[in-house]
Amino acid sequence: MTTKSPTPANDLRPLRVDARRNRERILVAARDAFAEAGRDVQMPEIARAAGVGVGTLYRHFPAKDDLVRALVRDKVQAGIETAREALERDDPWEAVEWLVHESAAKMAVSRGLRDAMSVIDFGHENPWNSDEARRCAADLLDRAREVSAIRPDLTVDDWQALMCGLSAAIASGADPARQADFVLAAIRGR
Amino acid sequence: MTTKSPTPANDLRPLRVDARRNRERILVAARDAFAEAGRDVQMPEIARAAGVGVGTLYRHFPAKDDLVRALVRDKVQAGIETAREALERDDPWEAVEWLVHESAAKMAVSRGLRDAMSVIDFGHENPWNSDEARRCAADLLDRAREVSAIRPDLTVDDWQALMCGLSAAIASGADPARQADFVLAAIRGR
DNA sequence: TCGGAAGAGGAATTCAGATTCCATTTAGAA
DNA sequence: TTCTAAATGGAATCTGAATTCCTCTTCCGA
Repeated sequence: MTTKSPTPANDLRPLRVDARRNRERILVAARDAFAEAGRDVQMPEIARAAGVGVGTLYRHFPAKDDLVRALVRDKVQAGIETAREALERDDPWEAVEWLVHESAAKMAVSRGLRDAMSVIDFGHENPWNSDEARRCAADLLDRAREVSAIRPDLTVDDWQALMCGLSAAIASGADPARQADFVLAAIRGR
Repeated sequence: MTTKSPTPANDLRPLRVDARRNRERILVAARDAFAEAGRDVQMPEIARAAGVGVGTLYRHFPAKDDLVRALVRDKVQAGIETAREALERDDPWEAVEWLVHESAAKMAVSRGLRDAMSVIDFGHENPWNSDEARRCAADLLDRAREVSAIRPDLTVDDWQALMCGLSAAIASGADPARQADFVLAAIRGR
């Protein structure tokens, strides 16, 4: 019995062009702001950076948390893509090496990413726990394990915890490449 | 010309007994509260737990930050003592092993300690950077290095970053002992 | 080119904490 | 015991963000 009504409850109509444009601007501004200052940038600040009023910001993201979530989703997606890129390498260990270093470099550059890695602040909704992300990590580890490049007992959970630790170490000011090497030494097989 | 005056500017007179008692209670209550919930316990909450009014809490610690700092100081002190305890062992590598595992176990149990390890939130005043703490770590590492138990190039800064990472990994829910082993594998010599 | 629904803006409000203030109580010196 | 500076408690205030609300503007289908 769902007939055309003035304001359908389940409205999927595409955004008006100005709305789409603003949404995009907000996301970009927010990404940059979070990269620099992490979770505690203020909403009015983000709105200003996006050249938009707070009202508009809140129209697109009803609460700060929604915005944060959207950004984290992007970070996770980017992480998955980086992992896929790593998987293109022939040598399984090289793939791992490259991914760890690449990730460390990205963490060094974005406080937002580091925050996104601190699972703590998400209650127990680890955003990196999507099937997709875990499968990617599993592929990488399986391949490396097969050639004994890594400890035989290394799990995806281990991997995630190590990445989380890596981001904290980098946040504390340590050299990213060096910390990446420590992680690699920790998981190296043999 | 400093004669006895009713209210000397630089008053070092000992606290009244009730004041000393309350200060102690506050510290204990705060330690427990922080252990459980980290930085974001509320002042009135701490006061209640200590069986004291907020006013009293603020008399002893003029700002929340002062209280946090006092607690962190204690954590650092405790950390130093644990390191000293480790140094009592004859075998340099065993000392390192023990310290890493012991630290991990403590981190697992106190959110307050984990927070204290996240140097991020202290601007750039790393509370673990006291001469005393660094010297302790240096002793431990030097001894281990002498017998080639650890990488020859491992620095105190590396050590601190690794500990910081360890705390984050544990905060993310990983098994403390297992993460400790990763750290040990990362720094192991040969 | 018009009408009205969707979107924008930003001052005003809300809210959750930290912090202050002061009337009252207490330790401890004389 | 007496007296007063020190200490206490907790309601009231202040603060700094998030979020709402309402008026004005803009898109876009007819």
